[in-house]
Amino acid sequence: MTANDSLRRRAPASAPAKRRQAVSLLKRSLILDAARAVFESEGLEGASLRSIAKAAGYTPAALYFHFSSKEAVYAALLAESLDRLKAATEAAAAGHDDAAGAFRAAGLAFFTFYAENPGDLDLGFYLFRGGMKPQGLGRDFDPGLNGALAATLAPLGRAAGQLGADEAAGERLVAEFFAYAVGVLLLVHTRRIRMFGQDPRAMIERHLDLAVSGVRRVALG
Amino acid sequence: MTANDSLRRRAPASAPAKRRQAVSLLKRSLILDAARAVFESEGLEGASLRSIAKAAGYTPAALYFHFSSKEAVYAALLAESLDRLKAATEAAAAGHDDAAGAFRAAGLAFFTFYAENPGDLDLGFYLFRGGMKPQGLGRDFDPGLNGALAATLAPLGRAAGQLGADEAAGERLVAEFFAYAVGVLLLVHTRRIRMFGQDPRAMIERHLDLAVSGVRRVALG
Amino acid sequence: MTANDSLRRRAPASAPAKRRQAVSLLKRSLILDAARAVFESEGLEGASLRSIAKAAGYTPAALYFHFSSKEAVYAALLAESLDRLKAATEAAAAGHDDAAGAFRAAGLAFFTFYAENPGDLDLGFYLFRGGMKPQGLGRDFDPGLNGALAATLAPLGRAAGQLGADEAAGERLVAEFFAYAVGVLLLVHTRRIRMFGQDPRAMIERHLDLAVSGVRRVALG
Amino acid sequence: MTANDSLRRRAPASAPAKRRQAVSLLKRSLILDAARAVFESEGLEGASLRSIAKAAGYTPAALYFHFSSKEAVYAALLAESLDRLKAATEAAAAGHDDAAGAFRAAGLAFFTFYAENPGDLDLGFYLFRGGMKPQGLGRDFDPGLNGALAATLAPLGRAAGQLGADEAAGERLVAEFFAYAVGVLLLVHTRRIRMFGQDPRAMIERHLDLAVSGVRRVALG
DNA sequence: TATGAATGAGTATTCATTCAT
DNA sequence: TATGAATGAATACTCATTCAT
Repeated sequence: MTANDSLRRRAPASAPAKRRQAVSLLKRSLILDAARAVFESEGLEGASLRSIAKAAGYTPAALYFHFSSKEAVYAALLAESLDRLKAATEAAAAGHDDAAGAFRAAGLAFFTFYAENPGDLDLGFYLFRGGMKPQGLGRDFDPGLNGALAATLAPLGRAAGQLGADEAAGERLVAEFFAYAVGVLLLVHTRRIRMFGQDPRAMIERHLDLAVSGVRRVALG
Repeated sequence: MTANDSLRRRAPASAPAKRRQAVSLLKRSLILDAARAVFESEGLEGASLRSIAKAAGYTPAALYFHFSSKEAVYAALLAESLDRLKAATEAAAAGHDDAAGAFRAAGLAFFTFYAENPGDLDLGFYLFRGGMKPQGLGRDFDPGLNGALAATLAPLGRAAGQLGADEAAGERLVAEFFAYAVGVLLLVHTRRIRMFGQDPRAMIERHLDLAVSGVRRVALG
Repeated sequence: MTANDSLRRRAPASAPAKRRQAVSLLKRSLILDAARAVFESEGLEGASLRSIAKAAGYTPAALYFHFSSKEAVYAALLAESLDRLKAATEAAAAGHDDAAGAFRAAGLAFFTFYAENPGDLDLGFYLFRGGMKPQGLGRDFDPGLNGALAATLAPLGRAAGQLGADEAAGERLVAEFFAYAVGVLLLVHTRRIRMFGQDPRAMIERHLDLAVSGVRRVALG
Repeated sequence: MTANDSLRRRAPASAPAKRRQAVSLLKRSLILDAARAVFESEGLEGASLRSIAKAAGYTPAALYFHFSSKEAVYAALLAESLDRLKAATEAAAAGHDDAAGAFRAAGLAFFTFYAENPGDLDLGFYLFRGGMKPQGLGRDFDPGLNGALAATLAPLGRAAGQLGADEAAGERLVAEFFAYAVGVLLLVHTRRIRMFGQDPRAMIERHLDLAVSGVRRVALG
């Protein structure tokens, strides 16, 4: 495990060491960019280590200096994707004073992120299922990914609380939204949405509205 | 393309021809049985043509007399899976006089079918996305599969109509249920449901109840 | 395990089936010839599946129809080598009426076989040690190989018996000869024999003479 | 070739140069210690440059400052192993006043050394055959290793002389012992000794006894 | 002296598919 | 209808070695 799989904070580093680390980090992220591109264009199956390496201008072997395995590349990709998603939902929620607005904005941001970045959706599906077998990367990355996913939805949970939902109700609301959003995104992604003649964004908005008014009804008694 | 991919109706056949066709059909279905077993036990990744062939007691090459490709086997499997699912939702709906009961029962049957047969879920996800790239088998099988999927949900649509929903509202209700059910099933299948501490069946039932009462509220004005 | 790893005797075969089996056997042996050639010229390390396949005029994948793994090729090679060796020692012993002559002739034949076929020696060393770690092929082939090796030395044991050695003494004599012969062959093979300025064949003959006279002394009391 | 493959004696060195050389020597020996450990625990196959480097707390690249190649590491290891072996046989012989005792003790020490340090045996086999192809490291290391090996057996030769053997007989005795010991060790190492139901140490002792009494018989006329 | 990054060649094995028989 | 043999492309990963820094 000589690869940079996790970004290590070490003792205070000398200047050239710092520079080297910065370069290393940059290369890592260039590789991840290439991987994302391959993922987007070739899909899951085509995203082999070889093709990622080639896209990044590397020999396959060279990737192993930056990531300890193919799965590690995927995991890093997903982690970074979830970071961006979290930033998106947080930013959306932060733009609203009222809890209802924040809830709706965060939910919509979640949906929009994946609707506009289908590669990230693919990636998430892949890693969160591990080839559809219920495992997800052999438990090493799993807890971290779960946490990152949860962080992504945190703004929704907070807004639910501000709307008056208790802990349990808040969790349920978030779970409901997540399941629904995932389902709609799947429909969009596979173009099955056509079968039903629905506008996915409207579906999501409607769900969010109902959720907000549901909470209010309960909260007001 | 000598394979029986679709069951061709030809001009009136002689008796021995009929017998031969019947035998052929039987073999096809035996292969599909084997494939289903492999799918259930090995998952998507393990379900190679080789392993299906072995499970069916055939050489890989032999399968090409019955199906034109590996994907064709999958497609046949999915078609048959959707048939069983349709039977399940229809039967569930048929057990209820009232539209609300029928709606709920059909929805629950849909969910239960996939919850209890994760192999079928895998298969559906795989084929309805074609490796997550939006194609689904190169358009050959697609329309048929779409139709079969729709048939699966038809009882829900009919019940919605009986509940007073107009055509558009009915379609929307079905789409909403489908998206939600798919999302919940994905959560269950990937064990992410744990993250949220929810009972998936309760989630589905709650959704169905809300849908029914929503329609009623609108229908009653 | 669809490969012909062991030569199966089945129910009486039809004529074309027989022909096919014969062809298959021939191809197997051609592959083994190629493997032996590679072994001889490239040594242990160079005898990869790829190079064997290339030498045999095959794709690597094609070999898997004839042998289930690289190790299986090696094992077949060794088995066949031991067969030839056994034939050699048996023939040598059969050429002598007297037990002493048979003992010496069989021992010398053993030595000569390996002295003249260093590739077989390599192979034996490789497989009987499994990369020098004490295993030898994961126990699957091991018992069979042990038996084949023992068969190779059987003429020596029989002759020892005729010379008057009891069971235990006979076994010891065979073990001593085998160890010594292996040691001398190793010296020859690695050219270390030069260090000692000895003629290997004379070393072996001397050992055999001493063994015979030793048995006699004991037997005569 | 900047590496310290052989310990070069140069023109009289300055004090700091001496210090540097001492440090270098120490590092070399630390690396060899690590290599020996890897060899013992992982065997030949596992003893890659990478794993040796890791065990020594170095990058693979760093080893090239101390050794010019992987084979050079092996060679150094073997040289040092032979030194230890020589010390063992010399010490054993030194413990006996009588030639017969010295001969037996040295021989037994030789056997015991390898029986108890299978890693050293592995190494010896590997380097003395160069992948079983008759070369042994491309002649660079060879003469030195031959000498070191001979030194290892020198106590036996001296004792043979004291027993009355002439030069030629002494050499023959040593060669015979060496071959036999190597053979027995190979049997032990590969666990083939089981096939013959013999105790290896007893085999060696018997051989030594016979050798001693053989010399005496001849010497006494 | 040491590192991190990189290479190029190599490993055994699997895959869906084709084709002569 | 079925087989056995074959292909060519692919898979992730390891190796000893080199080189700029």
